[in-house]
Amino acid sequence: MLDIKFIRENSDLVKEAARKKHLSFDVVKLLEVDKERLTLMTEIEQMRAKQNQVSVEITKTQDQNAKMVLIYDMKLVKEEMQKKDEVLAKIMKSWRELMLAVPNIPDMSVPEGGSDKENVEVRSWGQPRQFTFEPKSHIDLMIKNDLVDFDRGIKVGGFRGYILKNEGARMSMAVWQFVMDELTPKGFTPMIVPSLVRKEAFLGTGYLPQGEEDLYKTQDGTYLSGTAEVGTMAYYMDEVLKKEELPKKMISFNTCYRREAGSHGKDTKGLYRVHEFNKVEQVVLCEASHEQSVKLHEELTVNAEVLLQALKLPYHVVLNCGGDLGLGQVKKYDIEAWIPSENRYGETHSSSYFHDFQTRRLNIRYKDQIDGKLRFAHSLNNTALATPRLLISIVENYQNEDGTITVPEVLRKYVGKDLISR
RNA sequence: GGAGGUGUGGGUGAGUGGUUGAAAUCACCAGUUUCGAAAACUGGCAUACCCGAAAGGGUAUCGGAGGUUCGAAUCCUCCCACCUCCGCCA
Repeated sequence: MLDIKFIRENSDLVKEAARKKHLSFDVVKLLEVDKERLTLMTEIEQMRAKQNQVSVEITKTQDQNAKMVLIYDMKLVKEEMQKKDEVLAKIMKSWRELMLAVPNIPDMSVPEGGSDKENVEVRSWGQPRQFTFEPKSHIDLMIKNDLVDFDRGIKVGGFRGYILKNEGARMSMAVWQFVMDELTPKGFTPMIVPSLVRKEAFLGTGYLPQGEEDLYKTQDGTYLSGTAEVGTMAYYMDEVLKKEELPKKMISFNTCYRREAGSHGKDTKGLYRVHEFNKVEQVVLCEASHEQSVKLHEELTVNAEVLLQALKLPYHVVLNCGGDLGLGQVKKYDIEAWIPSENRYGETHSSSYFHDFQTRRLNIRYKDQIDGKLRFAHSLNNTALATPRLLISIVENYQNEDGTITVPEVLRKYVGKDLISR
């Protein structure tokens, strides 16, 4: 959500943001509704002021007749006010809906483009391995080594189901441990947050109302989150933080659920696109400064890169174009790790910042000691590591000609062996 | 699942229909005092929106949403959270 005052004064920026993000949003309509809202609010407030004033008079009036006259007058005022209130309620509903749909302003550096095809590579690390044999896909490799069972996964869990086994399970847990060990010394607080989360948190982070169809909803009105960002951001919902404690850095683990509603035919085989997976997410709240946001955004991105470098997985970083940005995102990098069997990079990380878009919705503020004012914090997040998707890159890049898989050096102490062979 | 209770400002907590945005107190901030500090004393101390150049004025907010009333923290309905007891269960 943006400040309505900002929108009033910068409607051209909002209009431009919608264009760049390829969203249809009618800012003129919002401003019209806003004007109606203000006019009506002023009228109602004036009537209420009158009512409050007469209310005091009524208590002071000793003469019963005079009192009855005042009460009768106020009865009329009340009726008129009720009519106006009804109209205002309708206007407010429409105003709120529009406000929730206002896109955040993308950064100047965000390239033009409609979809991920137009994202721009900003750097790459490592050389894709030159195989002396035809590399197998993660599906073949993992089935051969009994690291995954898709048939029973589907029997148990339905479409896109999978069950990790043996070192498939061990390697998943290994990377979670590895990430926690790497990032905790960098000032991140490790957390395990709920996946089952209340609606407010989804509205606050911007996943609702627009993304309803991508979420699993329970009969209790709660939703299953597709990222720990939701539960972690909601941790500080409606709170006032101290400026000294910023930035707050967290790495949260949880199980993520995604309906993948818009991608039924896509990536139906393997572990690339699944309904249920596990992820460690970096989430940061910082003071309301663009410079801080930018600095931390780069930092979060590099944190993830360092992890991939430690795993010796080739990757590149792409700057997402306008059309590939979410409603609230100002700027986003995707990190994509190399997938040998497909001869392409596949998205494993997504790093973005939001300015106060989320914190305004979630009401997360801090007190600035200098001027004593309350300000909405800025928020950012980036994947640290997601499994099983990252296992694709690991097993494919570390495969040997005989179908065995070498365990990445940094994971050996967690997995308990150097080579997966079965 | 059943029965009962509670929800007031940063904390504790008073307030059961009328100048109550809300007593008191603690915390906090500023000042007086002091070499400095403590203590004491004095003063200040909510947020959002609207009007206004400002000073200032107005409206709303006592878990949330509705309702009754000229008027609601106070009465009614629904919802949420927490607590206690019983039942059930890991």
